[in-house]
Amino acid sequence: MPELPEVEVLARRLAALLPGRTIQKAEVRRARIVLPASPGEFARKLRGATFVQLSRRGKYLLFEMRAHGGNTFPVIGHLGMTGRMYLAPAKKPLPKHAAVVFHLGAENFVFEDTRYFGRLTLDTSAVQALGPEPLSDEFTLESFAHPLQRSTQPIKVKLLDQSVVAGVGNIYASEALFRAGISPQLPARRLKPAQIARLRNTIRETLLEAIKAGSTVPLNEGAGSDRLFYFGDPITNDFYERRLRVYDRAGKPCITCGTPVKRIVQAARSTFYCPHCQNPKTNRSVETI
DNA sequence: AACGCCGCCTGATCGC
DNA sequence: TGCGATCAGGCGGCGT
Repeated sequence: MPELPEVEVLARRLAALLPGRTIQKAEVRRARIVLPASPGEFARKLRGATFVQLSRRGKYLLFEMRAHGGNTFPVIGHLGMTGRMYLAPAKKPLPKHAAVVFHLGAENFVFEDTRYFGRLTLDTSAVQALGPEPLSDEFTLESFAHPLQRSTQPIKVKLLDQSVVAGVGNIYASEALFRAGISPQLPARRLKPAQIARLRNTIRETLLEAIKAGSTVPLNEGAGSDRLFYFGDPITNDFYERRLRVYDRAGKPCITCGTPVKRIVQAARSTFYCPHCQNPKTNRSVETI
């Protein structure tokens, strides 16, 4: 599922392709994707608009658009669980789950989303509610520690709270906790200062490595060459999985100590961890920092 | 007001 | 073989 690194790679790719291009027609094929606007409102607003710039905030894509009249306005994209965005030849038949299509002339910008959890919307409220950007200077020790110290939730669950830190999802939450040697079940407010500092570092490290790895994936060659986002592709899945140390590795040996990786369910989501390396009773790494 | 839980969606997988 | 049940999960909304 797309988290911050996957969205970052997509944003960079789209930033190289879209600025300067003008939407001749906006086609909304799934009304819920553009909520709270109606399909008609959304299509009218986007028709004749030009892409100015692309960026990312948390797991959101930010499209800066310029209307035909000259004023700029934002469009917010979210990939949900299964969203993809890419350019395809206009003559190519649209996929079954094409949710929104921008007709650009010889090419279409396609937002495809099998499960329709994604969004492409004029509403910026979700972005404004996000916490600090983990790879920026605003993700300070204090900004991270503050919400954790007030929370009784398990740290893994708290990491999924986008107001604590923006962009961490189910995969990288498990990965960052493994790297930090912290139990996912530890109540957030029980983390010691050294653990908070360590976790802040491993969140950054995990996300940065994933971006670096993602950017090495050939995005416009090989099978499914029209796709800009390759999650789910067997070739890159192999590539992707080899980066993951605990996620989806239940029963397999921990890469550090060999203990079988455990899978538990927290807040209705899978968590993977090493019961030895992430056990406060057996792991002394925090004390030795 | 932090927190738990539900609904939204489809496709893959599983059990009978 | 076929079909229904279950699972996957980001996030908004709602109730406590």
